[in-house]
Amino acid sequence: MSISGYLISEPTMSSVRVRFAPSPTGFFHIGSARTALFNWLYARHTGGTFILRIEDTDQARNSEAYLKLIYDSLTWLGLDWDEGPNPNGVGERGNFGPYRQSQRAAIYHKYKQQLLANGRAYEKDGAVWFKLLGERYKVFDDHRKKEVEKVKTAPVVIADRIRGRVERQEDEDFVIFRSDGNPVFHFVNVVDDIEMKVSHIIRGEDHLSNTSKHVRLYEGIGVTPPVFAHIPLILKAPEMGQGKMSKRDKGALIEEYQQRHFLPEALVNYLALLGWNPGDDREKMPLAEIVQLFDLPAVNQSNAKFDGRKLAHMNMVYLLEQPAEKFMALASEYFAKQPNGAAIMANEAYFREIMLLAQPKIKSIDELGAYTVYFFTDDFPTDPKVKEKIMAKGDPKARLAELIAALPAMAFSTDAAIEAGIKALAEGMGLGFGDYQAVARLAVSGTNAGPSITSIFRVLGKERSLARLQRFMAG
RNA sequence: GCCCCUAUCGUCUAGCGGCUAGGACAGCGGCUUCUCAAGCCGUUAACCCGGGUUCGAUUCCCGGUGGGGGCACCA
Repeated sequence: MSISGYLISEPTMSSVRVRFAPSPTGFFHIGSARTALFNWLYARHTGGTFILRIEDTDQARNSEAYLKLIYDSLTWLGLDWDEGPNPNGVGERGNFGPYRQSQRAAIYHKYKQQLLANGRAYEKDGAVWFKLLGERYKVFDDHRKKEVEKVKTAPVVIADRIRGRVERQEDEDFVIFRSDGNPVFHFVNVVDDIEMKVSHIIRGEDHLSNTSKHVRLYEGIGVTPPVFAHIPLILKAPEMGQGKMSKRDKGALIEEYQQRHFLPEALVNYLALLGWNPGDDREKMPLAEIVQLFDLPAVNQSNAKFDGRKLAHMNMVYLLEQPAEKFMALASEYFAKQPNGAAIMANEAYFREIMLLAQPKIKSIDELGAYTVYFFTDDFPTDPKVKEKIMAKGDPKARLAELIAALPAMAFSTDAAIEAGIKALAEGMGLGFGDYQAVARLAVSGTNAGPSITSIFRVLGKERSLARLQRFMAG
């Protein structure tokens, strides 16, 4: 039963059981997130069950910190799981546990014994090998530069929900238990999927070549394989080089977006569109709509390159529509982490006013600090390029002097009043509002980007504005 | 080297035998305007190549080429 409420197409609980099976050996990256998402979407779309299984058999590389990162990242993305360890890491839920492979040794041992007993496995060099059925012959392997024993077998036919029919030859016995007594990935993966009654295996295309091994394992154990669905991989952005995206690439880690206060719903929306589409031009969609429309056959077969700019755009679109209260919460969360955040947020009304002025202008929350500095300190930076440009046009010093002379008598209560004041001054001089705007903005904010100059003046107040104009005039 | 997957603008993609090949991001131009964004309008830009099949191929088939992945006592 879903705990997130997306039970759309199936009135009753379906038999679909999917799993996301990460190993806690590294940072949680974009590719993992999308695999998790597609599994989650399929579970919610069908009213099935989404299982989180932790593949932590690699003691050397495992870490509790990475384990926590898996829970936190999935939770942040909103991908809740029905079975698996609890999100806080304490205890677990579901009737097919334990959900951490490190605790399932007895189960693997049992299956190993079964294969040994029915002749589908044998021991050699201290390891346990899975035995293929067929005529044996020896051949020299160019790649591994040694002689290997091959087996003439019937080809494995994989009916893939995304790829269609895929045929592959599996012609070599392979290890299922290492000589150190530990089972290998292929084996535990298959055993767990059998034990957990997984109905659909949705995973990256990098596993497609492994699938023939897995199918043979299912056959050897005497179980019908589940449905496979191999999703395309996420490749590096063109400027990042070639190949599939790795944790080393810029923008590859979920943690980064979390730290930059991206909206998880924007990231999820973007990720859903990487390899899937609703069949029409819709792009920005509420999650419920994606859940409703998502299906396996609609998933693309070719790899997709990651585009951080489109993600940023998606984030902006979501940011734009956030209600004021939500935006304030995000802004507060962000500033709380900044070194001078407490001081910045000290005056609540002042802080709020500035944040809401910035909301429609920024692409992501982490731009807020730089975008609003000059509201919180007189010691703000000035963009030299912008300064050069503005000072080169017309006679900005003269305009500034006129503005300084006029300001004391100007009404400062509202944007409209300030606008009227500056316009009156401009008209008197036979000039336009724009002749004063640029230099005033530069003097008061150090840049050419920001809210309207009237809003800046009003929020800063007459005294502070005037002081900055004078300081700039002097400097 | 062997095996598998794949191929439409720079990028994400729509297309499922006949279309002026559509949308989005990015780019460019304009409108708006006090700047910067946003918004609106416009615009540059694609069917990898060669054979078939067909009255007709971006679409179906085959072969190349390009891209990706896999070939362990890693996961």
